[in-house]
Amino acid sequence: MRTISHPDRSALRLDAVLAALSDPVRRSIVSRLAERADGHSCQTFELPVAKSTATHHFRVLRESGVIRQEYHGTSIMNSLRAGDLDDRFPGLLSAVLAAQRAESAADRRCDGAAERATPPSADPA
Amino acid sequence: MRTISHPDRSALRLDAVLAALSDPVRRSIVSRLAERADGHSCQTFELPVAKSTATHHFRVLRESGVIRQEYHGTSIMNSLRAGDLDDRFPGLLSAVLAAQRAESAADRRCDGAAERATPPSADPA
DNA sequence: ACCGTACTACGACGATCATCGTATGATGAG
DNA sequence: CTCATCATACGATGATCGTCGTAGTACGGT
Repeated sequence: MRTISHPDRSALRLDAVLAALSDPVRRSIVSRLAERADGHSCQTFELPVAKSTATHHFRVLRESGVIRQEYHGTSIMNSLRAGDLDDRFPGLLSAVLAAQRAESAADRRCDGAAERATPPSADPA
Repeated sequence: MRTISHPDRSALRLDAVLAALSDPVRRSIVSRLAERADGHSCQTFELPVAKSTATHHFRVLRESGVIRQEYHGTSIMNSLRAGDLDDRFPGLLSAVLAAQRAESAADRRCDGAAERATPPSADPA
């Protein structure tokens, strides 16, 4: 059985957590992990990067203590360490998740508005 | 009169804000700015980096929308854009600030405990 | 035993970042 | 006007990061 090492709850570093959450790909992973609490294999995330890059991002998230990874056969169950994070940094994770949702929504509105506002022949390039 | 450009409140990007806050030097600036609401010149921060590096950090904070900078004679008044940030990303700034305080406190406790636990002749080197 | 699947390890690459020293611009004081 | 002060601009440098492809490991199914 393969086991993976995780930082202890008390070893979580704000530096590492913020750095982990500052990447959009990783934030997208975290967002999707927050939507449904049960674990997900790395496969179920359709990320816009190569497989090895995805592995890298999952590792950064795990080593910073944001997610937990456990083997289930050949695949890995990923889950958010929401409790541990909220214990050490209360409100931080939920604030980031909320901000992420807010920004996505705003961007979608903005894109739509921009499209509607674009003159018929306009090509910004 | 020199003026400095700031991103509009609606132009704040979560990516940029989190990246700005993921650096310890910048987080230390933000923390001290949050303690006392009135503006401070860059000088009053005794940062462990060279002057040009400090300028760089202030710029990152300004361009990401975390702080506001305004000239007052030759010096610059720095202030936190707490309102704008809280409008776009509610609770994010305060969560980061609280986390920063919590971690600093925990680290101080930890260091003290480590020192007390160090054997009399121990020299880690 | 064999093969396919799920993920990792490793090395490489270009990009970005934090850092610095020095030179420069702007402002207020003498 | 001249000078000191505050901050910036401009390279330069070493470190880290995100990305990738390829090769490898572990596990389950046939």
